[in-house]
Amino acid sequence: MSTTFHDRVIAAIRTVPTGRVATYGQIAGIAGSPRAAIIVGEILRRNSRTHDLPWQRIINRHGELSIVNIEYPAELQAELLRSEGVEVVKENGIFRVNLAQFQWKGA
DNA sequence: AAGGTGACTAACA
DNA sequence: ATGTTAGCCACCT
Repeated sequence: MSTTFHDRVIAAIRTVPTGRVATYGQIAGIAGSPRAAIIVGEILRRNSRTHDLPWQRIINRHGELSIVNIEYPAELQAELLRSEGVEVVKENGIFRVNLAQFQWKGA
């Protein structure tokens, strides 16, 4: 089967359970390329609207919501995460999640 | 077709 | 701690 990096990223994202978050690098690693974190962001930016992805669970390594997309603002992402039970705090205009507590530990 | 860019990260000065 | 450099792969001009 033709498993492209793109497909593996999509699959990896769907693996993240509700109420947990994962970092871009983490998803990239599961997909097979630990250094391709930025590609995960690219794929999400392009597919969160067309596919039915839990894009809100993917944040950066500092536990911050790095969304810049006007259609999917960090504010909305924060709301979605809170509705699944993830605590999100806002500091200096930056939304943050306590990774030590909410980051998903795959395997 | 080719080069620039990006919801990123790690390593190094 | 902040700034720079390199690496990753797909999408857009």
